[in-house]
Amino acid sequence: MESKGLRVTGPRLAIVEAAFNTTKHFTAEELLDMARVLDKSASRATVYRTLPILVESGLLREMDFGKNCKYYDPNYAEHPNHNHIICQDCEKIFEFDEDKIEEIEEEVSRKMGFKLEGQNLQLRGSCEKLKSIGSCTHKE
Amino acid sequence: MESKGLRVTGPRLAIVEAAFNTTKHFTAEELLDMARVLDKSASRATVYRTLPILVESGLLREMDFGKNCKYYDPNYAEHPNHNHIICQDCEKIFEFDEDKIEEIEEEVSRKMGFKLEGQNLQLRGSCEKLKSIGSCTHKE
DNA sequence: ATCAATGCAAATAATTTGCAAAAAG
DNA sequence: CTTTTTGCAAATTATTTGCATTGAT
Repeated sequence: MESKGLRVTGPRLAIVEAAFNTTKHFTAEELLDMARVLDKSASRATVYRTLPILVESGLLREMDFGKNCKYYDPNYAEHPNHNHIICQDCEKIFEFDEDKIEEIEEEVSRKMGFKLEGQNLQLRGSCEKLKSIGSCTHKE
Repeated sequence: MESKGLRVTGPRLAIVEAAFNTTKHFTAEELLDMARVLDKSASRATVYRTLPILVESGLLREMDFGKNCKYYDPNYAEHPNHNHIICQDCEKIFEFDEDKIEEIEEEVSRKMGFKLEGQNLQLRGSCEKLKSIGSCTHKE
């Protein structure tokens, strides 16, 4: 995996393992904390230097949720076309797959003279349960 | 429009007019330059203070295109549900409307216990013309 | 031994904020 | 006149980078 001319080092291993020990989205800072549990010496700089490697190799997806920092999604390799819906009541983010959307995306792209290479769909919703029973059951 | 307790000032007028003189997406810095054509005295701080007002009133949409700074889309009021496709060859961004996608989004949201409040779809495509005739006709 | 990878701290870039001065109502 | 808004410059936040040192091969 790292055998593309890249050396296997302690900090790198810790960062990669930390990234895939979770199924949740995380920030660079959160990844640093998780990696440091595995290797005390891992530094912020190495996290920031390792993240683009994982993104470019398709193992991690860089996500923008309108916050001031970037998030990383480790579920991309297993579900390459999953999308996100964000609860505007509890801020929790859920993933879903929907083939019909992809078909339409393909069709639209073709009509506009493109071959579809990637997609990113984010929905924002208000919680129906919050409205009916007074509490957002999505909230953990 | 600004009559929600907000004072109509020279810099504000310049910034708002600059924002809607264009149909292109722009950054805060670009808006500053455009606004300064109309009012020399407009400052960066006022641009950054005015942008959230326009976003919250639904006149402008804040967009993330994976760059380090935010972009603003002035076409949102006319086409509230438009989506974007980005040419990965020339980086140009195109807008499109597609009702079928919205229907599916509504359906997915409902199934997951949400009322759809907003959506953001970005496609990335490679240019077919570039492949067939050797130049990307999308490029201006 | 060699050269890539590291940690640190300083640099950068976008955005935000404190504050005294200016302008709107 | 009172209160909001302003421009400026300093502060903040996430991220990147230079460099001497460490560690993998």
